[in-house]
Formats: sequence, structure tokens, C-alpha cells
Amino acid sequence: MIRFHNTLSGKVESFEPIEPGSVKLYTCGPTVYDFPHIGNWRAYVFEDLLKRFLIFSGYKVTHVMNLTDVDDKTIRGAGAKGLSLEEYTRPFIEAFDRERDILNILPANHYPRATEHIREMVEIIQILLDKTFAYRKDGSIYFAIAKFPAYGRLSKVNLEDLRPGSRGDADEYEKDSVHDFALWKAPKEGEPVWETEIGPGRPGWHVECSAMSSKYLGRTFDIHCGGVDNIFPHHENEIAQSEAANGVKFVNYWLHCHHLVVDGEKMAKSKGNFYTLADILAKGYDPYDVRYLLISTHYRKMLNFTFDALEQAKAARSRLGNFFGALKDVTRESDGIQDIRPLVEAARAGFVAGLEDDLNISESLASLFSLVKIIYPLVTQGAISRRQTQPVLEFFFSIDEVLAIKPSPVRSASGKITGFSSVEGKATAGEEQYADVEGRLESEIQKKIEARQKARSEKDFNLADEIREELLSQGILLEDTKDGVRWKKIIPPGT
RNA sequence: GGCGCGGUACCCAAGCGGCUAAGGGAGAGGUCUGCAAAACCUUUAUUCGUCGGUUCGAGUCCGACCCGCGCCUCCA
Repeated sequence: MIRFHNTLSGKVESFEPIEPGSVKLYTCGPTVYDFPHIGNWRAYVFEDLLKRFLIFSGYKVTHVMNLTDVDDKTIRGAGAKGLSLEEYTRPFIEAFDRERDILNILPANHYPRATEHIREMVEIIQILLDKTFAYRKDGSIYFAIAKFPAYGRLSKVNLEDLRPGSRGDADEYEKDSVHDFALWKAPKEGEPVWETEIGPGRPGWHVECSAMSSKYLGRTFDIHCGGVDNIFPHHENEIAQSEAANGVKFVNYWLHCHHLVVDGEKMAKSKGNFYTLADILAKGYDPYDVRYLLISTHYRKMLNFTFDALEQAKAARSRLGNFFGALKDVTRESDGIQDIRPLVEAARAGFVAGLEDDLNISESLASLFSLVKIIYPLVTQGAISRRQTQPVLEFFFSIDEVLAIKPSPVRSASGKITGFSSVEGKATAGEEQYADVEGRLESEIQKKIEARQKARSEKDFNLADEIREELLSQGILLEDTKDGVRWKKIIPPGT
């Protein structure tokens, strides 16, 4: 039984989808006015873990993520550059797609854009006007929070306790109540305008999620995710709009991930602790190590991003990769005494139990590493047969469908691929692609390795070390084992 | 001011009423190795922010307090 912490109740609840066996998932996507930063990716990677685990658990997941391409920031940015919204947002959307793939995040089924769903938004606003949840004022349309008594249920906010808004458009528009929010904004100088049945203007932010989620997932759906900062007011407003318009419950489970901070402080360009994924990859880090780091802290806990933590993530993932490679190198034919299957089953049970408990990734990783701790010595001592490694390898492959962290590449001296990973900061699709890209270089590397082996046998260790250094500088790390030389591709030091 | 999160070893981080407080990283010593690397063994919390309380028994529940952090109208 899967359990999730539901922001709505503030408790961990058993998860039961509306339709058995299938899950309708909506996750708040990026506002495409800039390149996504590492904090954004924390949220999207969490959502990917959630989605992958649901799929792993046998659910069919329909996932929708919106792209906010019309709001104050995109309008301002496009205006400053004299571009259309479409032109202005395109590179940011492309960057989002590219980096999502690099982080091995599964694409959603739909990426609806706000600008392409004006009609759906207008429909909702019209209904809200008809039902008198919304009112007009100076060409704009606002949601009257006073008409929706359940307002504040998600965020546990009392409107009386709120500080009067010091930001936003509070001064520019006249509203009945300061807390009322804009569904539709009157035309303004320099802003895009849509001519619609409810009048000219452009949509407010919140209404797009209500419109697009119901279009693709239905009026009531299972899970809605976002960052904690979205709880109020964004998600609160979505609930108000959708439930007022549709008269049915909007979302059953709200899952919110906590923020990422850098060196203990909120990321801000002014503080100089602001990182995009590209910034980090440019320092020579493997995107899968970044993914591991982002995934390995429980989603409801604040994640403190530091380069030290990234190094730790890299080391941990590297251990998994080394183990994975060692497993694939086992050649022994006769079975060892140790019965492997019960160990694997225990690890699998622990792994699943952890994730079922509100995505307790720590417990899952602990059970994974505990298995490694038992099996690895057996592998290095040659106490396990090739056949016996199969359940372990299968376990690795199956849980990597959830973690998607791809163990590091390790190759035996024969040149056969025993693992796979990213190369030069680019994610690879899998073993075949990796083999294709690297196949050409392999004979070269083999020759060097053979030359070094010759030097070693002649006790010419200076030459041997020289060759090892040379390969290392090319990103090839050599390891001498009992069974011969093994090499793995790493990101070369000093890049 | 309101709402909320967190303080567990050198670092990260589970555990949330009861066996000797998971797991990862780092450090130290050792085994193996020409040397490295990898791996393995040993080692690093009589103690879980502080002080009280409840209990046969508490990081785990209750109260107070001390720190750190987030949100409070368009930031994941």
C-alpha cells in the first residue's frame, strides 16, 4: 500500500486512485522566462521519482505539466527584447526539454501552454461569472474569495491573518477585497491582448492550471504536485476556481516538495549562489550525480545543495557503479554456497517499503546499499557464480527504472561494456548508443592497455604509470584486478 | 504577527514508544597491489538542540525554551 503526505489533510494517507490501476498526475511546470535553475530541477526530479515509482508499482500514469508562457515575466522579457511571446519563450522551452532529458526525467504526456488554452480559460471564467464567484472591475475579472468558504483549507491560511499584500498589482487594480485574485486582466499598454467573449485582455496566472488540468485529466484527478511556495496562493486559488466552477472536488492528493537552498541560503542571483544545471555540468559533474543528489533527500525536507554534497553523491553513485561493473565481470561457472535470492528479495522488499512510505528514499537507498555490502565481498572473493549474479543484476535494472541514476561505466579488459552512463555531460540513451559512440575508440584504448601490461611485465613501471596517466587525462581510469585490467570512463580530472 | 519545516556522529541522512541508534560520504589503521585504483576488515554517537514532564521504558509522546530556515499574491 502506497502512502503519501497530503498537504490537504496535513497527514500521510493511503493512496487510492479514482480509477484503479491508473493515476492522473498534474505537476506545475516552469514559467518559461529564463533558464531553469537547480531548485526547479529539484521539484521536477522529485515528481519524476514519484511518477516512476507509480509506474513501477503497476499504475498507468497520465502526466500533464503546464508551460506558463504568458505572465508578467514573460511579457516583460519579450517586451524588452521586442520579441513575440512565442519567440521569447522558445529557447527556454527548448532548454527545459534538453535538460529534462539530461536529468533522465520521463517526459509528460502533455505539455500544454497557457497561450494555447485561452479558450478553455475563458470558459471557466465565464462559468465563474455566471455563478457569481467572479466579478468585473475596470475591465478585469476577479475571483471573489468571500464567496468560497473553503478558501484557505489547503494552506491553512486565515485571510485575516495575512499581511496586506505589498507586492503585485494590488495598487494598480481596484478589487473588492485585497485577497481577491485576477482571473482576467484588462488590456494594458505593451501587453498582449486576446479578444474573447468575456472581453479583451489576458489571463491571470492561476486560471491556466485549472483550465488545462481539467481538459487533460478531468475535473477531479488524483495527484497535483508543485513546490511548497505554490501552496499559497497558487494552488489555493486553483482549488477555488475549479471547485467553484465545477462543483466537484478538484484534487485528491496534493504533494509539495520543499525548497532547495544553496549553502544554507535561498538561491538568489544577488547572493551569487544561483545555479542552473548547465552551470554545474560546466564544472565537470555528471548529470546522473546531480540527479542522485536531488533524489536522495526526502522531498519534504529542505535540500541543502553544496558542492561537497555533490561530491558525496558522486562517491555514493560511483560505489553502485563499481559494484554493477564487478557483477557483470563475474565469470565463475560453479555456484557458490551463499544463497543469493533471499538477499535480493529482502533488499527489494526494503526498497519498495521505503518508497511506499511517502517516498522514503533514504530507507530505499539503505536497503540497496545493504545488499551491495553483502554481495560485493562475495563478488571480489570469487564466491559467486555468473548465474548467481543474475537476480542481483535484474534487481539493479528494475530499481533503476525508479531511480534512473545509471551506474557508472566499467569495462573489463576485453573491452566489453559492463556498465553505462553519461559521457561528457550528455546523457546517453543506453548501452547501444554508448557502444556506438565509443566503439571506435576502443581499439586505441586496448592497445595502450596492452602496452602498459607489457611494460609492467618487464617491470618498467615508469612507462606503465605514464600510460596510465595518459589514459586518465583522457577520462579512462585503469584498475588492475586479479582477473586483469579493467577500465572505466570517467569525466577527466580538471575539466 | 500568521502558517509551516528542521536541529541525530566530522559531513549528508533514516529511525518517531521497547532488540547492541539504518545507510552513504569523509578521516584513521590494516589486508591486497610494483605503485595506484577498486574491494575487504577494524575504527568514528552510552547518545539524538536545551530544560522539565508522562511512562516499567522516549531522538521517538507532552510542555517550555534556544537556534536555523521557508511561505504570507503570480518564485519549484
